[in-house]
Amino acid sequence: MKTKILQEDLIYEILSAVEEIPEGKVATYGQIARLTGREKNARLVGKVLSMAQYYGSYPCHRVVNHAGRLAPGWAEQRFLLEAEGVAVKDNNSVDLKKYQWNC
DNA sequence: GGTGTGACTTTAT
DNA sequence: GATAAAGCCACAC
Repeated sequence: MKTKILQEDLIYEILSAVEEIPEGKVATYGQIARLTGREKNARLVGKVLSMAQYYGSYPCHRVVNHAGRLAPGWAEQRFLLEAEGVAVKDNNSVDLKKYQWNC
């Protein structure tokens, strides 16, 4: 992490937390938000995370919502998760019980 | 500098 | 189990 493309520390922390998610695991937005220091920032994480790709290449595909559902309108996320060994259901959701990141 | 907005979460019905 | 509503906060425009 040397290239400081981000001007906002919040985004930087969010992306850092996302990068800590091990392969084959997923984390919820709320969890990321909690790691960043704000439990209520879950919505921010989602929005900011979407832009995260614009800021740089981050494994935002490992982040899902509390129901384990993937981002709507983002079919590629499913493919990326499956590539890491995460079983994605037909309804674009994952088993949080098995794949949720143990923080 | 104010407004709209969202890839969420939780609680309540 | 599903649906509804409220809360929440920083980013983009």
